[in-house]
Amino acid sequence: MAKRTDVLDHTVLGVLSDGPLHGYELRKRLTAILGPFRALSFGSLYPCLHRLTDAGLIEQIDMVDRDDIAGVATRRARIVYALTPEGKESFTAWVADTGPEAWEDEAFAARLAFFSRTEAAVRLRILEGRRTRLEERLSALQSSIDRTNERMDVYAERLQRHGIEGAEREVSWLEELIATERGTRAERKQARAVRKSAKKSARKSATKRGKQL
Amino acid sequence: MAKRTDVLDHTVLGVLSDGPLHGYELRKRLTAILGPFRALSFGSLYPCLHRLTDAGLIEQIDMVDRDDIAGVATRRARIVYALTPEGKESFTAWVADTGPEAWEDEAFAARLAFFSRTEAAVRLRILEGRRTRLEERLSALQSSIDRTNERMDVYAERLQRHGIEGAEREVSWLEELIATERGTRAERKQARAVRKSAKKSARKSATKRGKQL
DNA sequence: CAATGACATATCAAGTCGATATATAGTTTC
DNA sequence: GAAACTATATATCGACTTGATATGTCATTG
Repeated sequence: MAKRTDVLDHTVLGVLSDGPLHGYELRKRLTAILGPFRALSFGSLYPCLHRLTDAGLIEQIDMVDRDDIAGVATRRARIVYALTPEGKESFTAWVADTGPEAWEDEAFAARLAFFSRTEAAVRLRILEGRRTRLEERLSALQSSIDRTNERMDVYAERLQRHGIEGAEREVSWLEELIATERGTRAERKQARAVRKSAKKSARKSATKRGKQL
Repeated sequence: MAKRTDVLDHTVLGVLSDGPLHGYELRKRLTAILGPFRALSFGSLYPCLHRLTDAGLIEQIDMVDRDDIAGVATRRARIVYALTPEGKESFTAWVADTGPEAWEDEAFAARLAFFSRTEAAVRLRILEGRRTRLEERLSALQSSIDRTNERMDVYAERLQRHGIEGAEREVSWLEELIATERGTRAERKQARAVRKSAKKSARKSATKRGKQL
């Protein structure tokens, strides 16, 4: 199945699960979330809102004395949307899904945006699936170079090498994330054990925040 | 002006300037060139070929005893396209254009593919324009972080930092390219001078080919 | 108070993708 | 040797996206 609009639709549901919002404000948050992976125009957003409304996953809510929703002054009459129970359910199910579709660029970025409210086991599965996907891509890149290594243009070669290095960087970033994730779990387990046996729980390392440049 | 199809159109013209080709083979080369930046489907390519034909920039050529064009065995009847003089001219003009539109992702990647046949001065202008564009993007990313630095989600923060590091890497890659470009020019000039004054020309460094992993 | 500009919803033409249809030539398999 | 399969090749369709544009509201400012 997996419709083309799945990622956008569920990202909208996810953002709305923090509370009702109107389209304009919604777009700001969506751009921040999906930004580097996808531009989001109003021509995509408004049809998406209508689509979700038709599907019964969101609904327009009355604006009677609720002018504090987006936190900014009310300009023109805004249409505020809220999740329905069905929408809530649909989002929850999507977040819990760790199938191959969740490793793709957009879907992965979207899920990452909701990671804080995602179960630890699910996080780990998604992270590892993503790594697998990237490794596949990397070896595809590598073998495509091997196949065409005869007289290669200097600039094209530079570009290809640059692309491969980017993919490698992507993988090692993911590995850091995975290590942190495992570390956190290990620390928790250890902390629990320590708490059980004694009083002092030594939480080392924590978040490193390696600020470079 | 700058239509949406400009990059695709001129890339097609550029590939065809190496000799006549049919659609299927054309797509392979286009995918190799634009690959990382854009997927190219037949649903885009064939309309593009019709568009260029209508504009008089390419034309279908007869296949009378020309079965060696794509280098592979002839399967089904293929439609082979060749540049017209107008097409040649259009491509030449596009390559020489170093305006702001040439710094964008797709346009830059496409131009890079034809860099070997691009004048050195034009190459340098494009490279430097591209660096400017990336630096703009980088500072936009940076300031967007500064604006929203209040209570930021851990994962979102990691993703943002990753994005910034990617942009930084992009810039330094470009700077390497620019340095090489300048180095080549300097070396040439030096070599010319040496040739004039004496016999021996010392060409150091050349292409390093740093093969990592 | 008119102009300007930020906010906000909406639509459209042009173009893109992924799937699918159609066709043909070579390759394998029985 | 013919049926089945695979690779090549052109083409089109529906669903979707983008960038431009239209339209309207409200607040500020000269």
